[in-house]
Amino acid sequence: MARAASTLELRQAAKREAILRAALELFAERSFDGTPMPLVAERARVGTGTLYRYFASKEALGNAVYREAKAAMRRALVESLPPGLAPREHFGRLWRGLARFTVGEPATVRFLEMQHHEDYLDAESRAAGGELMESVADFLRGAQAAGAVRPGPPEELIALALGAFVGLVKEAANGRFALDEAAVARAEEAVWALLARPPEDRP
Amino acid sequence: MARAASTLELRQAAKREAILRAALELFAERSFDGTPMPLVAERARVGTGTLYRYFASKEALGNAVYREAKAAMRRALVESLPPGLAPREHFGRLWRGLARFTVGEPATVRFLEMQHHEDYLDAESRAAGGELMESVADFLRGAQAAGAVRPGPPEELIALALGAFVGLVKEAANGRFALDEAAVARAEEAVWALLARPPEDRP
Amino acid sequence: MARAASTLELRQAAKREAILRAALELFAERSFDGTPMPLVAERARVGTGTLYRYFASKEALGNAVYREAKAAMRRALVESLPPGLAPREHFGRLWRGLARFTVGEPATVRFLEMQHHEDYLDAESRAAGGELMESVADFLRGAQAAGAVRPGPPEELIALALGAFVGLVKEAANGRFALDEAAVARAEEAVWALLARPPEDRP
Amino acid sequence: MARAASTLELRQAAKREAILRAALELFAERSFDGTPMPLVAERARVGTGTLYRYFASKEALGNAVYREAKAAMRRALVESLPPGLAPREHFGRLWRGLARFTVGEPATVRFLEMQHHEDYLDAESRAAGGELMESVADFLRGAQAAGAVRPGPPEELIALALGAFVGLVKEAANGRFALDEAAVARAEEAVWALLARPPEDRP
DNA sequence: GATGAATGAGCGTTCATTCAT
DNA sequence: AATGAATGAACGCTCATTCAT
Repeated sequence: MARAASTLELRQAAKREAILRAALELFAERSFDGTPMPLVAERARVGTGTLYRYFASKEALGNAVYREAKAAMRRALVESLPPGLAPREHFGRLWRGLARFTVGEPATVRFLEMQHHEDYLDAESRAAGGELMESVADFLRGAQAAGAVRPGPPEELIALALGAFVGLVKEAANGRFALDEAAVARAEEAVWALLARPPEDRP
Repeated sequence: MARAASTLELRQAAKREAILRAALELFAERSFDGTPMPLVAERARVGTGTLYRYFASKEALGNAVYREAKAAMRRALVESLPPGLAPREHFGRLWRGLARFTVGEPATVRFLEMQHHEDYLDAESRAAGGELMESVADFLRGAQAAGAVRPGPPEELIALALGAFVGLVKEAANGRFALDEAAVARAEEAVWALLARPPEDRP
Repeated sequence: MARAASTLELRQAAKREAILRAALELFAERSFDGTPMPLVAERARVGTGTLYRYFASKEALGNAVYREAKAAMRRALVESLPPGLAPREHFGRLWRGLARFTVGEPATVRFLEMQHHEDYLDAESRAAGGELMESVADFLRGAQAAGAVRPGPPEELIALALGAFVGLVKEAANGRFALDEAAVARAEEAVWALLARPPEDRP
Repeated sequence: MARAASTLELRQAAKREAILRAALELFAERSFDGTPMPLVAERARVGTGTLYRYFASKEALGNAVYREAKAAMRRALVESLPPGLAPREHFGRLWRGLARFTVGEPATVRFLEMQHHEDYLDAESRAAGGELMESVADFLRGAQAAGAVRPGPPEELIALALGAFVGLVKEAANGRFALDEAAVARAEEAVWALLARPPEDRP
């Protein structure tokens, strides 16, 4: 049985969270390269040296932020998914879960969308999020077998659909249009059309 | 009658090109912030000081790279577009033009996809490429009027479709799958379904 | 009641002093423009980066050095001045105070004599030392009213007398002659003759 | 017998003069360290490389400017001096010659007043102007023998008197007062009092 | 002889990281 | 365990000097 966490351990966990949160926000706002460690410390309300008690280096902090972000996104999507849904509804839950997550955690989404994670990500981080990808791919394979989704490598379909979502969010952030519920719903329809097996192919 | 370019002018133009090329590649590989000017100089095979004879600052170089990239992309897409095409074929040309350009100029596409351009772009650069966006929006409006494309703000549709393309390219670059002609063709079909007016809405 | 200064605060104050001292000496030896910041750091026995923890920029350091120098000179002159002195003795105290200060702090005097302070001084620094000038001008006005000093704008007389002092110090520094007590005394007599109301004008 | 100067030699002499003039003005305005060679070239209307055909280095140019400036000042003072003048009038000619030269050639005077010539002057330049100093010292010795000038090392008196002049010019340049003819005349009286043998010492 | 494009050493400054307190 | 003062390598950029034209 797990030993109860001591007060100290709790305080340390909270401090670790504060650092991760500060880093996530700043990396999302100003990029990884553009964020000095002392600024992370200030936002997290800890001393600069303290950062290095929790993370071995800026790179290690970047990796931890990345993995946390991936995990948070996975949780958000998985939670919205009761088992046994029809493909269209399964997709709808994923899409709306993504939208809800984006509204609630814009920094996380913005951070994950960013390029140049490769510069500092290690192999383990790169693998992170793979299981979400895999579970979505499984869903797609099932839906393809059921004739609900167009044929082709599921990875390609995921890339297209997720890319469409990211494009929507990015342009909305640029102020080109508002990301309100109606827009999210319109986009859901459109992206489902991208995924769905074309009617003319159906028997 | 235009004076013939002197040897010096030719060499200077070539040097300017070499610098822009080197900067584009490095910015695409390592991001703007992550690329030291001396590295640009080395890749362009010029002295560090020489960079500053052609571009007033790193920021100015970044803006020039961005504008060149936008212009190159516009040229690639516009060239593939004879007038008077049917919507499906018009879209097909754009999509395949984009794919061809991506294969031929991966650094340019990767660079343009990147975030955090805002940190160094000036107003003129920000406006660059707007006309391409506008002409695609015009195409979509026409196609919507003709009943070929689903209703809704064209900017949202562009964001979704272009996002899908970017997602495809990005994941292909991550090695998840190959971006061969078949994949491009499959994706073209899928994204056209995203854009097209759903059959069930048609009279 | 003032809190006692901690060890750290004392060390920091000492470090700040060391930087100001090193900068003063180097600026006096080689001019502001001619002194690289790493050289200041080396002379002050701190790392280059440490300079920027105490002064925001080279310009800020230059201003601080200037203001300290002006203040030190003012202190040296004011201290030598009990109130109620006769004009001749008042001048003598100023002159000998200046001489003593020059011998004790040659770098400070040499630095203040330098040109091209304007290039980096801010408005506040420019104003520094004005009160010393003003108090000497007041003394001269009083002495003129008492018939002890020749008529004319006090600023001109100050410029001449202080210029004479500076000329003396500069040529002595060039090795043309020694600035011993006898020379200072001879010069005091001569410069008083410059200031004093000519005997033939006296009733 | 000297060969007549060829057209080329004349053009070169003119170019040399233009460079020296440009350098003098810029060094006076912005200091030696603060003046880039390309700026000298631009002001002299020659190519940057051309500077190095006339002067081996920036340092060599600085030395040449300095020597020219010293020589110009010597010429201005010597020309105002017919032989056989009484001490008071001899001094008056020197003083007014200095004032006239300052008005006509402010850049030269400002340049010569500047500190930190030592950083680049060679031995020969340092010696330049010594003969003027020597001739003034001779005048003073004669005037001392005649009982017109106060006793003491002539070098000290020169340092005081010249320093007073420089102080006057410097403060006038700072805008503290105008350097008009009346001010110059007042200062002449005052500085003569500095030099003159005090009346009470006279038999 | 004259040029100015090219160079790289060296500038002022920042920031990831260390370590004495 | 926590801190933040201290550091120096590395940044963007300048400029004295060279050399192909």
